Amino acid sequence: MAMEPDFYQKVYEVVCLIPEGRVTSYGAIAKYLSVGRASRMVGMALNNCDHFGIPAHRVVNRNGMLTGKYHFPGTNMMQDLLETEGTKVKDDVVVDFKKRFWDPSAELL
DNA sequence: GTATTGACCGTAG
DNA sequence: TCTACGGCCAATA
Repeated sequence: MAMEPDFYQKVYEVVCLIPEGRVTSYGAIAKYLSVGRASRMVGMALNNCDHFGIPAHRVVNRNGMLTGKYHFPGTNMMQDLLETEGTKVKDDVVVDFKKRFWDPSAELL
């Protein structure tokens, strides 16, 4: 097959392991998956997360900005979900992203 | 099989 | 400090 289901599976697994009230970046996940700079693929994988029921709202870019919120069903659904879990979001950006940042390569390792 | 895009990241100016 | 450009890997056209 041309695609790598294993890569997707890992992304889903890591994202699913993200604790509530915590967020991570695509690059962190990509790095954890040893893909390095393939952070774009992480987003692509999460694009199919709907079928897997993966909490992709906990995944943001390095800037802590909810870049993928436009891909969610609602307009502010991602933000609402994050706030519900305790992650405060302001202007489409995670508040105290530096503190809320959850690095799988560090926490999970 | 080639070209362009993508929920990004890092470095340079 | 802010803006601009390139790179990386994979999927889609």
